[in-house]
Parts: sequence; structure tokens; C-alpha cells
Amino acid sequence: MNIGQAASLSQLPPKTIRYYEEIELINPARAENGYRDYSDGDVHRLRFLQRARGLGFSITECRLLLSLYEDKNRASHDVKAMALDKISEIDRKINELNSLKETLTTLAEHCNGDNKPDCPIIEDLARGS
Amino acid sequence: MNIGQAASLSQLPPKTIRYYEEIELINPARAENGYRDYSDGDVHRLRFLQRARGLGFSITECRLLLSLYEDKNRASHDVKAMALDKISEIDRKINELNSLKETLTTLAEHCNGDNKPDCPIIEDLARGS
DNA sequence: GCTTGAAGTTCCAGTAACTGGAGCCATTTA
DNA sequence: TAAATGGCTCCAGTTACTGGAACTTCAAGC
Repeated sequence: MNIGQAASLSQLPPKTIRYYEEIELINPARAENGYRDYSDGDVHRLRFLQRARGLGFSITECRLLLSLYEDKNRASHDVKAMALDKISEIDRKINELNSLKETLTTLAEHCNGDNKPDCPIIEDLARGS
Repeated sequence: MNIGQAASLSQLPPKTIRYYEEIELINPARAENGYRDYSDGDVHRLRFLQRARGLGFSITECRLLLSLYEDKNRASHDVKAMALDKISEIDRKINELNSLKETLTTLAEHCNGDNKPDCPIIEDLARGS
């Protein structure tokens, strides 16, 4: 498929997809006319990148995450260690999102009236985790 | 307190903190000697920024989130609408992190032996959400 | 009191990860 | 066949930092 379809399936702009090719995160085939030709696998990869980037993982971390699945040469216990490491990072992020959500929920509940109360909720948010 | 202490409390490098001042995300006091002087409130703000940035929110979004708490002039229903909007975004991120975590957990469990199996888990990951 | 090293300051240049635009070619649609 | 649409490359600009030079300030030891 062309880059446009890959873009709408992966939720990434074409510009970004071309950039990911430039930095060798993907390597799509080329059609006879010179157009990039994306496979379903390519789109899955792009979709993964879109999500992981949106969750605050750097390109380097994305490369690592991708390699966890794809690098057949790495020793199994290394894969496991890295996976476990990433899992605890993910747990941390989930906790932080939950505390942020809780704060926003409280805010939304308390701001029903016409006047915004002077809620110092940010203090709790910034303190906790 | 000086920038070094603010840095270690907020988990942000001093460079980044100075940059946040430059783009007017914080406005610390100055001591007589010209050193920046951070209050507890400043540190909370920095800590919040550190977390929100790490969760994939852009600087613009961080500004919005901060303004939700601090802008006394905005109408209450606007605050509520924005808060609810951010809450659904947070829910989406949490779901994505959970699916990513599940995938990595499966990977870690399946990669106990000496040889890494050829798991096509990435397919599920990239497809789902 | 002096020195020396760590930590602060500004300023400027460089990097990561895109993003927009010009100018050109290919394909689809009217 | 003409025009709109979508692809291509290349280059410049933006966002969000990050590193380094050159200088000042402070705290600790002699």
C-alpha cells in the first residue's frame, strides 16, 4: 500500500513515516514507480511506534522494544531482563497516569459551579506518585 | 533553594530547568548573588512537568494542564471540559501501556529457555489497543 | 586570608525528532 | 487532456532540550 494509507492506518503523518525510514526504523519496499510500498507488517511496526512514542518512549527505547521481539541473536536472559526492566518502567508510568487522572477527576467534579474554586490539588499531584 | 537541589528533587537536569524558565513555565525568585532561588511550589511545578513530559504530554499540553489548576479567570465549564478531555486521553494512554505491558510480560515468560522462540507477539501489539 | 573545586551564571552552538514548503513526477478523476 | 490529488526529494525551520566555553560565587581546607 502507499504511504497515505499506511499513514491513516498507523495514525502517523507521512512526513514522520519518511523520517522513520531515514533513521532506519522501517524499510518499506518500493514499487516500480518509485512509491514506497508498505506491507501489513510495516504498518504494525508503525502503529507500534506511534503508540510507544505517544507514551513517552524515546526513539532509542522504541528501537530496544522492537529489538526485544525481533533480535534472534540476543541471548534469552538478556531479552527477559530488558523486558522486565521495561515492565517496571511501564508500571511507573501507569501509576503516574492514574494519579494524574485522579487529580483531574477531582478537579472536574469540584468545578461544576460557576466559579472555579481555588483548589491546591496541584500540590498533591506534584508531591505524590 | 538553589537549582541543584531543585534538580535533584524534581528529577530534571538543571539545563532543562533553566530552559523551562526561558519558555516561561516557571519563574523562580533570584537571590542577591544572582542565583535562582526555588520555592517548594516551584519544585512541585517542576516535578509535575517532569512527570507529564515523561508521559508523552507536549509542553503545550503541560501548559494547559497547569492552567487547569491555576487559571482563575477561565470559566468553570471550560475547565471541566478540558479536564474531561484530558482524562479520556489519559485513559487511552493507560490502556496502551497495559497492552504493552501484557505483551512484554508474555515475552518475558516465554523467553525463559536458552533459545529465544520466534514469537510474533508484535503483531498482536501493533494491531490491538 | 587564600586557594581550589564544586556549583552557579550567561550565551551560543548542536542534537533529536519531527514539520513545512518548494519543486517535480505519477495517478486518478472529470 | 486537463486538473486535482498524492507521491517523491531536498532543504530549511521548530520544539525541546543538551553540551560546552567562559566567567562568577560560595564552602571547605590549609
